Amino acid sequence: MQTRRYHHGDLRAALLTRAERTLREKGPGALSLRELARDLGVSHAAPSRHFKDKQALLDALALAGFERLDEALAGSRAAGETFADRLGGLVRAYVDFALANAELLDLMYTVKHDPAASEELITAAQRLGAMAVELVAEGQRSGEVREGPVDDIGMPVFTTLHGFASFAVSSVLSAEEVESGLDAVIAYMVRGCAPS
Amino acid sequence: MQTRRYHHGDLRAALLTRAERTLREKGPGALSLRELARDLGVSHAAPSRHFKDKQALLDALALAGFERLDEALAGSRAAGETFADRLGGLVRAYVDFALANAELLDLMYTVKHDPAASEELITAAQRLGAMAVELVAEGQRSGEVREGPVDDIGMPVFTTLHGFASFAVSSVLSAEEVESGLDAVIAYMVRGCAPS
DNA sequence: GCTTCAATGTAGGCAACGCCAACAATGATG
DNA sequence: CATCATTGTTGGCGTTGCCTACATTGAAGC
Repeated sequence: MQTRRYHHGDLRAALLTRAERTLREKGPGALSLRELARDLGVSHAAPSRHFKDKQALLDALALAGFERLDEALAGSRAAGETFADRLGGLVRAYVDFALANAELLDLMYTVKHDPAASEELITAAQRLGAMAVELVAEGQRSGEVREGPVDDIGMPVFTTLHGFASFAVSSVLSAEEVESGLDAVIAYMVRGCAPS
Repeated sequence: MQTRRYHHGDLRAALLTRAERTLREKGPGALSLRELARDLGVSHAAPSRHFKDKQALLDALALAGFERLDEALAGSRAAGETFADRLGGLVRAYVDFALANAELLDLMYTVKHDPAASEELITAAQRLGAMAVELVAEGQRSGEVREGPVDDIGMPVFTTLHGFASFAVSSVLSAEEVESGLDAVIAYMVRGCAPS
């Protein structure tokens, strides 16, 4: 039985996967590089070969979160006929991701990242914002959204989207309030976009 | 010279003050109970008389943050003639607080609080939300805001408010984008509230 | 096929931390 | 003035993040 090779194979990916699981199950405070190493059956210093820092691992985790969220939102965007439907789909996808990955979303938007990694993370977040902006631009072309600088509408829309998800994650809104408030938020967003 | 008494006087408050300063200056990761104690010239176990946990101190810090934000928002609410003006004032006050207390705001809405303290914190956050709702209710009475369940309008408004501040804090929006985007966000919020 | 060498994992150690238990000083209450 | 809960101190334990020195591996060049 070859239970353990000297080289793990893909320790970096294994660390990220396991870290996300620990994050989800035991919270961000319980994340320890040494415990991660123990769980994966490697020595306590092995993780340092792949992440120079604990913070570097957190940054990588956050970045992976943005990529997953990006996919989830891109997938949702195709569906829907009207602008309102498509916007609704976007909101639901974002909120679903938030509820399913609360601690991760918290990590993604947290303030304490390395300045170096921060740049990447900010870019990733802005890519999300760009999706909202593009949706708004489509709406403008089809006449369902008022004229004007697209950022002046897209940015507030993205802002509302994120704020709602953030409240859902931090329990400011209960699960029922999230469910029942979704339609109100979407309606409000549509009004904020509508032509006068 | 009576440089040091055995009893500090108000160690609890001193810990909170100093902790907030450290949070602001060196980030949340640098917050250590032992260092706090050293800074205040007190033994490393003294803080435990006032906060059973490191988390308990963080919770208290967050709660104090909500109280300060509450005051700031309440103070801003008087000013302004029209609904749009008053809403604008609220948004600016929230954003100003966010920019001046980025790490603290992050802490306030973070997910990892004690369930016990969480309840208090959630209540505090909802008190903020109630202010937005009340503003909307006033707007309804004066006819500047559309009819309908006040929560269906107030909650989205508060959501946008928080989302914008959150983006400002996490650098998704640069300082310039925040400044230049403020008016667009306010205009969008007003449209979302306006009667049809 | 051997050597070389960068990549990857290991072993040990250090200082700092959070937390705990046992003890000491203080000041309010009787 | 005695009592005693409150508040602070001392010392210690286990864990952590990080560092340095060393070991194993697999791939590249001869």
